[in-house]
Amino acid sequence: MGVKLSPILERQELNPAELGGKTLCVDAFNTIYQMLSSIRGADGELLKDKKGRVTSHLAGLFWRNLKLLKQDIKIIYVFDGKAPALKKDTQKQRRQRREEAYEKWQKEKEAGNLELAAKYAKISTFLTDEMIEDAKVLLRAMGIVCIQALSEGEAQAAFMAKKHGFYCCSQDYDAIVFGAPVLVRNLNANSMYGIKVQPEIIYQKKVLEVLGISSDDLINLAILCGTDFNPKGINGLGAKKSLALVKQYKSLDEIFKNTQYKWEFDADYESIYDFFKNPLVTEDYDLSSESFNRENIIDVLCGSYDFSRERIESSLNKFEKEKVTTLSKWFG
DNA sequence: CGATGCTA
DNA sequence: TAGCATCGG
Repeated sequence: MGVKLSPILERQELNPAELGGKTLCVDAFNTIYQMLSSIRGADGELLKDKKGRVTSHLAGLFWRNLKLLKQDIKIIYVFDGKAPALKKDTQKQRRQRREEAYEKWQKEKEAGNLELAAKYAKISTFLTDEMIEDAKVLLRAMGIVCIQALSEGEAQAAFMAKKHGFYCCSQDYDAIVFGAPVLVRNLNANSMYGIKVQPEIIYQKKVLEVLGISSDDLINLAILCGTDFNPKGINGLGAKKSLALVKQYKSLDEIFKNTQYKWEFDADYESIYDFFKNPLVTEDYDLSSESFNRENIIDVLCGSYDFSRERIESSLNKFEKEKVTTLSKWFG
């Protein structure tokens, strides 16, 4: 969500060191998808083990989480459950886009046009059950909690964030609309191609204050600008006009009755509003973690997925040497 | 993406 | 050794 919404959301620059001691609720699908999209060879091919299982996301998760754990950040990955029926259209469109991109990728690869091939390869990214299960095995070996959402992971993450004071972490803005108090974005400040992407932190309270709206208005605003359930938003409406409308009218119903703007999606807007207002979440989750297990991690990555023992062990050694512990921060 | 290697 | 290139699995 959020191309249109993005420019009006108040945010602050974040120094990741400020997250020490905090717990991050990470949207697992969002993270894994991005890793699968970007961790690829020159021709766009994913990293794979000898058995042909995809390992790109395992590489990404290992080094990303090691970096966060080193800074004494606690991490919880929240996995999507069953996609809501409201999302069916969006999913169908995304699948079609992926399949088209896959064909173009293969075609450009055969033609020897690697750069274009890699571009289409990224777009063709999809997650399989096996990738998800393999990710959980690694995360658990790293002592990271994995939570299974009933429906949208963002909704579950926002619920837990409210309840326990966790921060949500995702590139999408959904968590803020679901009511997460704090959203962290661009935590991975990569400086690829010279463009430094600054980590940022978004406080829901601050967003509402600056825009002068309620959390219910924010749901309406998001729907007008476009969500996963109505991807392109409303024709003719950008962030500014949408904001004016949610301030002038109290419901989407009134907006569509009193203005020329048209609702052009299969899913109806009341259902989308309800989904954000009262999302399907579970209170039956277990936050206890297994401990970070060096031998277990090496077993999983090197024993099972053919990662280089040398690289993994050297990273683990560096991690153990550099880890910021709560104790040393208090006394050292 | 993030680590590692290479170059000036 | 900083900055770019390219491995990695």
